[in-house]
Amino acid sequence: MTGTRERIVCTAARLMQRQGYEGTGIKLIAREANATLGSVYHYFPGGKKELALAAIAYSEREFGELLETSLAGETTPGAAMESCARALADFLAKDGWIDGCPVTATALETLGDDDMRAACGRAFEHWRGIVAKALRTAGVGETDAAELAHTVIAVLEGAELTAQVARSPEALHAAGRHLARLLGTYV
Amino acid sequence: MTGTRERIVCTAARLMQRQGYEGTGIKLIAREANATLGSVYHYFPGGKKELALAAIAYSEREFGELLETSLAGETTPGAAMESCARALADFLAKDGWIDGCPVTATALETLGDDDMRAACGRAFEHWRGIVAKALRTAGVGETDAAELAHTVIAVLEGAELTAQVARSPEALHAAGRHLARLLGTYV
DNA sequence: CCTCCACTAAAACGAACGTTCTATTCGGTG
DNA sequence: CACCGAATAGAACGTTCGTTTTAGTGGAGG
Repeated sequence: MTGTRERIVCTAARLMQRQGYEGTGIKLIAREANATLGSVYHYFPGGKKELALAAIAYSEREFGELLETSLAGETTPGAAMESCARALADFLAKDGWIDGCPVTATALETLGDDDMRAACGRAFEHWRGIVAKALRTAGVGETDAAELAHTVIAVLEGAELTAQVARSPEALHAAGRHLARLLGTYV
Repeated sequence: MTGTRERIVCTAARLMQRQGYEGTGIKLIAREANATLGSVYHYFPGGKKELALAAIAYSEREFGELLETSLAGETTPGAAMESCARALADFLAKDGWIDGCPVTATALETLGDDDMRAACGRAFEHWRGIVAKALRTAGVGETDAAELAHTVIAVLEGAELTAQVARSPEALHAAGRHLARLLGTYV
């Protein structure tokens, strides 16, 4: 069986992407992860915040890999972003539109906490870096690539959010199509 | 002086856009609004949820007016969205990047509550309707307009979020520029 | 065999939550 | 003046929160 610590982090990420940071209790995380409160505080002496930071880092890696996979599987960044949006739509539909992006869900509640805000910021920055690099290798100039990366991540996050609220993939499909079109005007 | 009820709703919206739904306590809302707990429960017998629904409706109207103003002040929808993004960036910078969109902040925490999710969904739909109508009057076809409206709202929401987290207007400026470019390929 | 340490387990704490309750104030109407 | 409902005020309730504390387990090393 996979380690207890990993199970706790994974469960925390899953719950936080459904109900945010404040809405997710430590006791619930422990119960859902088949761990005890003692185990949680053993692995995360810093308490809820340390666990949340680990969950954010975990999710950062996870979505980063989806981005890389999408980019590796298509010939142009535009097509890659379209397939990425489709993957997100499928993922959301699979579990009834409740499992979204934990970074987004957490970010808005914790803007007052500098550590948390910084961790979420790093996640977004990491993802933008992946997109920007792919755009540069596709021939887009340095400045344009960095700027486009901002919009790519923003529209994916925004579309995921509105798709969740509407319980419909429309927003993500539109986002994918328009990203492909927009990026197409640069390469 | 403006009415107590209105002051409570406005304060609730302001606090919810900073710390979300779960993170904002009813007692804090009362204190910040210079009202008492008794007054809050007098005007909102349904408790926190009824107040939150009123706050969402309030914010829906507020951002809707910003959209209409932007569209009325520019000749093309693309330019309007660019100026709208700029307005959002100025608004965010004004108070230290903490006052974002309460609908976005609330939506992700309350996906499990059908009333709340529906209220947030209505807000997004309302805003999309405004954008779609402007696009149609600018000559964009019915289907394209509806689809573009999805992306316009998604990218504005996403860019506002990432701008808040990064404490920088970059994401919103990029969003405005790219929206203008994207919409420019349709009209 | 004993000890140490990583880990599990659960009880208990104070604080804060949303809510309910009782009292009081106040302006208008009989 | 008496009275009533709207509105204000805040104490108090039960619950849940994050955290701390204490106790117990099981396996590896001297």
